[in-house]
Formats: sequence, structure tokens, C-alpha cells
Amino acid sequence: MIKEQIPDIIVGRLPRYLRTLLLLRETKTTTNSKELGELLGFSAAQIRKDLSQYGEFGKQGTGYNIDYLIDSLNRILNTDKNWDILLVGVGQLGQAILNYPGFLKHGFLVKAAVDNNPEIIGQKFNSCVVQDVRNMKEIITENQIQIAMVAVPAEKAQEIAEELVEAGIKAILSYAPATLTLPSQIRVEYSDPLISLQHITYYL
Amino acid sequence: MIKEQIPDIIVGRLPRYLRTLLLLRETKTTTNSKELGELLGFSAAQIRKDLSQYGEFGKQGTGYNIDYLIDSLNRILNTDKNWDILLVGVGQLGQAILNYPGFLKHGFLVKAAVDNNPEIIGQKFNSCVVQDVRNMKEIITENQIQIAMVAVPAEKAQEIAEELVEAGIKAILSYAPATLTLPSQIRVEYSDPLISLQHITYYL
DNA sequence: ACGTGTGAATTTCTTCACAGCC
DNA sequence: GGCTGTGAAGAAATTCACACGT
Repeated sequence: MIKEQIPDIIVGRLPRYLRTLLLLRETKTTTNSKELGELLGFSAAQIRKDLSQYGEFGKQGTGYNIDYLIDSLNRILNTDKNWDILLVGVGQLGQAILNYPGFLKHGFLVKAAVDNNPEIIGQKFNSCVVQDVRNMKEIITENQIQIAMVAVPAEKAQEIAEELVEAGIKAILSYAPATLTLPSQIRVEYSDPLISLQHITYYL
Repeated sequence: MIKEQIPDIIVGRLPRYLRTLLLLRETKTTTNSKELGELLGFSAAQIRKDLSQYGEFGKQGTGYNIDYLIDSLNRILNTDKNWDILLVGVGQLGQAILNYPGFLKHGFLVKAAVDNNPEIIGQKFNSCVVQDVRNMKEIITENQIQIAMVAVPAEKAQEIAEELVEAGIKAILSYAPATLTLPSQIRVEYSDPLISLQHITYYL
């Protein structure tokens, strides 16, 4: 695949561009690298260079058509289709995830949720019935799910992650404060407020 | 301050080093850059270079004393003391935050929480009584709070953030899927699973 | 022999600055 | 005139490789 060589640091900025464009779309039809840069805190040159990795989306003298750039970015990020997600761990955080409408709005559907707590299994959150974690593998296979969100305690995260990989999961978004060690072809992202807080306090 | 010139990209890795060391401490007293690197997915050279920015923590031939390095990192990150935090927005996510014990375990105390919903105001979560958002400024001043977590809807995030800055907040951890535009001396971090998911799908 | 700390080399990322097109 | 796309320049981050202490 050609796009393998585009640096991950650039890929990581694309979703931010997309988000800002969605906001701008509400009030205008055109923007430019200067405006985007100011809204995001990046340089205009960087935005132009990043986008130019994927094609020529702008027009000299005019800038970028917002709708067109949004469509393009969605295509690049593979977010022009819907993705099914498996949630592992339906504690307080997991429940908040199930009830949060933002994922679906951006094409991410929490298709199934599993837990090991008998009191949670069978409960319904936002039309998703929690299933037994012991059925995890079949759920993944049957629904051909590629992405899992992990919202289990830190001590359980590695173990769960390995089971997920074995069951065929391709990418994991982990909310657990733990570093996962997995085969390199598995994509792992962390949503980890503790790390962020510790980063913040450095500067205070 | 001298440390201003140490690149933020290095600072951002320090909390990860700290986390791994806390894990290692349970089974050993000494480690080295190779082991840390393997656990974290960084090169050994990078870990040595990062740490050397702040002093000489290791011993040739031996490696690093884990306890000593943990103490050192805590001092560097300012996490050797406790921090009070204000939570803005006590919806589902906010409630999960209030009930999550992990913050306190690492020295972050959610000292106060505010919301604008009359049904939520007055409710108690994990010994924290939700107060009216209209009292936000006094709460910040009286408790001399420097860090705020923002767990409000995306549309409200910018407005709330500006009020926080006006009230004297120095750093914000935002859970809202929105880019905040604030004075540069305010430190902002994001905990944003949607961005992470969109980053993930690029590779699927 | 082992593993740190570090200048030097290398690679990667960002910004510059401008030709070219609207 | 305005703004993109892009080679070239510059800055920053990472890795190399080894002297040196244990």
C-alpha cells in the first residue's frame, strides 16, 4: 500500500483537520490553510504540506472547498463508512461510552459489549445488551469486528488485549492506564487522562 | 526556568516511563534502558537520552534503581505532591470520572464539581457534592485550583474554557471533542477517543 | 562484561519562499 | 491579489557508537 510511507505524525493530524472543517462548514463553504492553522494552532505551511501528501485539494487564490475537503479526508481516514466496535468492560466508564451518542454520529457503532460481572451481563444500555466476556471470541467472529475499546481495570488490560488479538481484532482503543504489548501489526491507541495530567503538571 | 527548553515531546514520554517503572517495582529493584524500551516500544537510546536531560539517574554496568528513578520522575513531573482539580460537567462521563479511584491514587483529587443541570446540582458522587456552575469562579478562587477537567458537550467547551481561564485556571484537560482556542500560557490537553478512532481507521 | 551518558551522524519534521494558477 | 503546492533550507528528533565508570 502506498500510504504506508506517509508519516504517522501527519496521519494523526488529519482527524483534527476534519473536526475543524466540520465546525467551519456550519457557517461557510470555503476556507484556507491560514484560517485552519489559526483555529488549530498549526502553521499554514504545515497544513498545506500535510494535505498535499494525498492530492491537490485546494485552488490557488481561493483555498479549500470545505465540503470537498471533508469528503476527501473521510475517504483518506476510512471514515466514509461505518465501523462496528466491541466494548470490553461495562463499568461506569463503559456505560458512559455506551450511552454517548458521539461515536455513532461519526460512524462508530458499539455493536456489542461484554463484561465478566454477572450483575452487569444482560443489562441493556442504549439498546446494547451486555454479553458474557466468555463469548467474546464468537461475537468478534460472527460480527467481523475489527476494533475493540477496552475499558477494564489496568491489571486486566494486557490479558484482555491478547485475547482480542487472538480473536482477530485488528485495532484497540484502550482506556486502561496500562501500556499494552502486542504484535506490531495491531494498531493500539490510548485514551489516558492520567498520562495527560502528569504531562500538564510538569508545566505548573 | 531552565526546563522550558526541554522539548515537549520528551516531557510527554516521562509519564509513560513513570508508569512502566511503577509496574516493574512490584517485581524488581533495578532496570535498564533496554528493558524499559522493550516494554514501552521505544529505543533504549531514546530512553537514556530523555532521562539524561534531567540528570544522571543510572549507573554504568547496573542500570537504573527503580525506586530512585520513580522519585526523580515524580519530582520532575511535579507529581510528588497532590493536585486539586475542578470538574466541569457531571453527565455520565463526569460521574464516571468522579467515581474513578485512579486519579486520587496518583495524587489528583477532584476537589469540586460543577454542572448547570438543577437535577444534578446537589447530588453527591464519591463524597463530592455537585455545585452550581454559576459559582465556578468562587470555587476556583477559594480552593486555589489550577487544573480543570472539562466534560461538557462540545458546543459548550470553548465558552466554559474561557470562563475557566478568566477565573484563574492554569491548565485544562478537555474530554470534549472540540479544539480549544486559549491564551498560549494556558496548558491544554485533550482526551479524545474520536480522534483516536479516526486515526485507527486510517490503517484498517 | 555490562550499561550509562553523550557528542556526532543520521533521519525526520517543519518552515521558508516562491512559481504558478485562479 | 490571493492562496496553493512544493522543492530547498533549516530545525528538531532519533539513533549510532563508544568512552568511561562499576
